Amino acid sequence: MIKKGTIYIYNSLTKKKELFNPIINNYIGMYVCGPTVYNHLHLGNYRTFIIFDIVFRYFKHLGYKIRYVRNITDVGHLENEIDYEDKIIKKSRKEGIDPMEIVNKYTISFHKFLNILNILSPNIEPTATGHIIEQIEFIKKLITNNYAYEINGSVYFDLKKYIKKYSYGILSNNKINKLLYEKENILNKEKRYPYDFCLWKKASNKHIMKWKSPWNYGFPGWHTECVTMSTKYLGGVFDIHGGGMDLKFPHHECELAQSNAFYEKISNARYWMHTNMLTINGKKMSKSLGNNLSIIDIYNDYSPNIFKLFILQHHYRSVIDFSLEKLKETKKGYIKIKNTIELINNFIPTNNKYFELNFNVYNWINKCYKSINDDFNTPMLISNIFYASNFIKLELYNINKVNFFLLKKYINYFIFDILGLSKSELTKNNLEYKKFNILVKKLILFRKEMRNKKNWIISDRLRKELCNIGVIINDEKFS
RNA sequence: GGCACUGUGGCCGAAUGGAUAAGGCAGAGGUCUGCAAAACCUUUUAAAGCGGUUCGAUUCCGCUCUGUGCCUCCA
Repeated sequence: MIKKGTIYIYNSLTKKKELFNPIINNYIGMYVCGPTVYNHLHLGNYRTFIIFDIVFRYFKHLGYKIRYVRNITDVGHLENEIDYEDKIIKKSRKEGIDPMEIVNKYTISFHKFLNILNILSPNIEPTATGHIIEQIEFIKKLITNNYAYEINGSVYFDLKKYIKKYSYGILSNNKINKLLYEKENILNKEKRYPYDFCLWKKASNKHIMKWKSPWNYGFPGWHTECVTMSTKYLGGVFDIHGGGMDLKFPHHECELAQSNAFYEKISNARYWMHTNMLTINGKKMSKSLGNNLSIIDIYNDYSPNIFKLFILQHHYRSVIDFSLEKLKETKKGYIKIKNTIELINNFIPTNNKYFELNFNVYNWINKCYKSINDDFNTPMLISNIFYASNFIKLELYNINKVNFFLLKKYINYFIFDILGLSKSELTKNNLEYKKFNILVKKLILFRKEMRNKKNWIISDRLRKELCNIGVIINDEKFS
């Protein structure tokens, strides 16, 4: 019998793996912090979106109705707290185009690579600039509830007031009085308390991206955007809130604080999930350090499936140190999986008899579900796939029809539906590829003729040329 | 300085209070072979250090050492 089992999720809020139960039976609301679109995303950024794609896919596979909201930050993400320069405006000045052109350009780039990576679209992808009114209303309520104050046209969150009733820092375990604050002296003097964070910032005359508000012409703060949009589409309390580990503090703490202050009760997500960082040479991949690689940088040698497999061979809560060497190793494993899938999907079973095999299909399926149920343990699931792969190569002929179709169905579920590898990349059935294939086949046929005539010079030359365009010929035995 | 996390074979990486510690890559031997490669078969190697709890710890606890992330901004 197939047992899909129950899901356990590591909850950053409680620091424990917990049995996952949605608030409303069979319905799930999930919010994931999306990118600030002021540049091309790098491999580390995509790691997070690959992981939450798996979460999304898995819930869908299990038959849940899930609403997945992933925002796009197109305003309000400040470069630093000193001169209040918006990342997008800075980039627009650098490229000499309008801020909204920047936003458009990098949003298109983001979507293009998500598509290349075979990442499903979320159900709602709200933008910050599309929700200015909601953010203003949100801030107004925070002021009414006495958790925010206006000063000189800007609005700040009153953290001192907040910590009288709620605890701040429960996600990160930080205590605000123990934080390092070297820049305290140069911080703006408007705030009542250095740790108060900006909800609405008054724009200077030169500032391009600004909107009318009850306080002044200005723009919303980054932390307010996410909490407004998650609330709007998922409600005050929802199931899962995700994002990169680097957002845990202060971004998510600030979201949580605003939500509690807004509803005047403990609210926002019940389960918080944080994906760990991708490092390169032991240092976090980041735009500011300049050590970032994009999909384009690896695309020629390593397909998106290989990159995904590489990411998923590590647990999402562990740091991954990226290198091309390791990607090369993954590529070899990927070829194994690819061969297995081709073998099983093209195999026609004839065996009706039952043989005693040391591979039980039901046990294997249950083990796969158990792996993914355990806090989305994709390395374990992949390990099980390799295990099945070894069996398939050796004993596919001995398996009876019933078990064969079961195995075929589920290995396809796990590889394509759940792990989200691209089927078309594995099977390559598009028209252009078919044409290319015909040409290659003709060349291979010609080479075979040359081999039959023992013309090793031409046949070896052909093998080399074909290899140069990525067609690897593995000769059969010469007879 | 505070907080969080990490240390498993040659490399990458899981699980686990007790019997053989997944899986991938690499290495070794073999099958096959015009050559090369691939594929396939077989196979070697592991728990930072010290102490504690326990009948028993890689797993739990403490300390030391190591590395990383966060405390401007970052998925």
